[in-house]
Amino acid sequence: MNFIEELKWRGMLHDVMPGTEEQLQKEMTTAYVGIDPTADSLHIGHLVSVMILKHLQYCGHKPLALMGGATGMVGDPSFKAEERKLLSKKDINHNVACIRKQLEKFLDFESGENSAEILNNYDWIKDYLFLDFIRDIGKHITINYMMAKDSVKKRLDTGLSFTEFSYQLLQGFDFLHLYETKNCKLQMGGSDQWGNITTGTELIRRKTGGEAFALTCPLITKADGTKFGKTESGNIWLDPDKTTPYAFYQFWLNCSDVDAKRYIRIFTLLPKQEIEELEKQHDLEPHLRILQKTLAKDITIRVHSESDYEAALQASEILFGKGTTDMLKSLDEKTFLSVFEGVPQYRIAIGELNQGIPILSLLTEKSAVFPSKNEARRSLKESAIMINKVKVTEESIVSAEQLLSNKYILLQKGKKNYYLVIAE
RNA sequence: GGGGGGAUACCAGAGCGGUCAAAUGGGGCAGACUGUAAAUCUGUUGGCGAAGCCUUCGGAGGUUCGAAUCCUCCUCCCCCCA
Repeated sequence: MNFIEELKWRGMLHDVMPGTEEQLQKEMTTAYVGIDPTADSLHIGHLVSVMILKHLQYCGHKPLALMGGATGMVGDPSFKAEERKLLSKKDINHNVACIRKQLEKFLDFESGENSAEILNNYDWIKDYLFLDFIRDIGKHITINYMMAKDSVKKRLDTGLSFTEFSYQLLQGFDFLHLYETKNCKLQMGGSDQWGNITTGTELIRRKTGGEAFALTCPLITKADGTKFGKTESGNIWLDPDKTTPYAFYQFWLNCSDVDAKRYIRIFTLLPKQEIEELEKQHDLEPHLRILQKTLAKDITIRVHSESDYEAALQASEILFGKGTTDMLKSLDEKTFLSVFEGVPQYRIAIGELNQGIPILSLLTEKSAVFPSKNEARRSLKESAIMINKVKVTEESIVSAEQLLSNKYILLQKGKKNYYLVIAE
């Protein structure tokens, strides 16, 4: 399988340095992407890089994931409006350890010659002397060259510190180091990384006379122009503690048609023919959302698990299908809890419930569904509030009779917001 | 150093003595439609309440029956000239 061709039809190829394809055809090639450990979990934005590595490995080459334990301490200025705040060593180490675990799920570390590897640039940068750096590395690259980069130019008006300015050189040094120690000849990344990557290939050429290559993929966008990978509630993380498998599944399911066609190519490993077939079906019956469902299923299973997917699917059917009180009642406690895992929970005393709690009080004082009674009143008037899937009015009193499994009350605000009240 | 303009609710931005809890737009939330989409339309968007009351217009004072609006001082932002 041809790696470049594979990326091309998947819409994952933005720019590639001349000679890269020849290099890949010539021999098994080691290539890497860098991942900045800015948080203790990957989010779906990172998934693109991971998928590139995965395809690379599929095509018989050797993928390296480089954790930016050192570069993460500096901060990449590329196309960012403002200087980033620096992370502490301790945070970064923690983040690196967490992300490492996640990466291990995606790549094959036991495939012999082309086994994946995870490296941390802190390991070779931490003891490298500044003096050596400016003599051995800095000597080969001119300021003029560095300043000509778009990523730097854009920041000259607003200012960027020497720290951030140095970033590309540090990243270039990584590439050089991997070239020399791992025979790594290709660096890949998002299109915003082109400048940083080419500093690396340039450094390799000038310092060793060797040849290295660059390949970038387009930044993932959304058809409506908003930022990919974010919802109102923030990033979509791979860590199930940060983003529940249910929310994760829902994110993909809710993609627009245009986006789904692109995402299914990027984020699944389905072959071209199968994807085209799915698209055909989708266009015939768009309301069935075959693309979104396939996409969401595939990614959820790979990132989480088959059973997480089943649970998310079941939850979705109950929450968005024609869920009724009877359906809720029919669930056993374990299933019920798994459906509403990750939904905000509030605990109240069973005694209070026996006396009956006015709905207004339940929504504000007993829980944090609304910050004020006025807001709660408003929503009640708009009949946006449901208890156990039944609409309620401002006068409603909630009592123990409404408990599901003798323990739970399901509050709902609008179509999508659920809250669980637990009586104990 | 000199001169000028400004700070209003989540954001932008009107208001320039009472009728201002504060126009309008964006955003948010909800409803209708739909495919849990997009677009569109509708309602709503300080707090407590039945009426009504309470706290808000950078901060602190003052004038007035009454201040987002006038005066004084303070803090911060922007522009022009040197």
